[in-house]
Amino acid sequence: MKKKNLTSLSDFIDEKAGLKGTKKRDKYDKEFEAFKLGVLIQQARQEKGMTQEQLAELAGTNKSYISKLEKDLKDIRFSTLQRIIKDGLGGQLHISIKV
Amino acid sequence: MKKKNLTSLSDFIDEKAGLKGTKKRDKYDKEFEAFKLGVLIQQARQEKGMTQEQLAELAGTNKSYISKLEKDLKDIRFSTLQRIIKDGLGGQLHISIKV
DNA sequence: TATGAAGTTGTCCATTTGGACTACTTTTGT
DNA sequence: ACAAAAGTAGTCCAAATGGACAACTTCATA
Repeated sequence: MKKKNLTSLSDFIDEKAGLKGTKKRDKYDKEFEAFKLGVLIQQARQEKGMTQEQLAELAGTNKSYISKLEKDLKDIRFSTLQRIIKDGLGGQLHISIKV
Repeated sequence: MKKKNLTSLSDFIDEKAGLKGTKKRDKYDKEFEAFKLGVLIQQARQEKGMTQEQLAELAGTNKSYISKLEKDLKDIRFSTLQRIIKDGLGGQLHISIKV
């Protein structure tokens, strides 16, 4: 039986994207992670006052890819992310794992 | 002219892998980053006292892939990394960008 | 409100990832 | 030293990434 009174964000997401473990929900979660990554890149780019085209040039790609990365992207290779941050933004990518 | 008395790690890497900007060196740098990632995963796995096979099972892959990830890997997708850490290790991947 | 800059969207396709499987080597425990 | 467990290495290939380009929309500023 369906809950009617949603009380939390996770309830809302369960409602909209399906429950955890389903294929639909996995896809949703994955895309949400990629989306957050895109936002990070966009913020860093804007802080540096660069256009997508300038960033693309330095990172060895093109502005359409940067646009997709910032708002559309499903997934990205580690090396591509690394290259955009290092060569493109002149920054550093920090990765850590918490267990 | 070639330096003979190497004083730093970066000199050593220049010597062994070629100078920055060359294609050979870029490949080296890329693989080194992936290698560091592999070490992170391996450490986390060992801390949890898991075998490659157990980790693989939970992460929805197989032990040969985990082995390659830990010692061999050239590149990895963000979603794959995420899945191995979250589903496999029950941990969290933290990403940040310093500019 | 017109013009150019910035950003978005779509398609094409060569290259790469990674899951599945098998066989082999190394390590561990008795 | 033997057997089992753990890890490494290789191949196959469906599916995904991402570079290139063109066409389109939105935004800024004069």
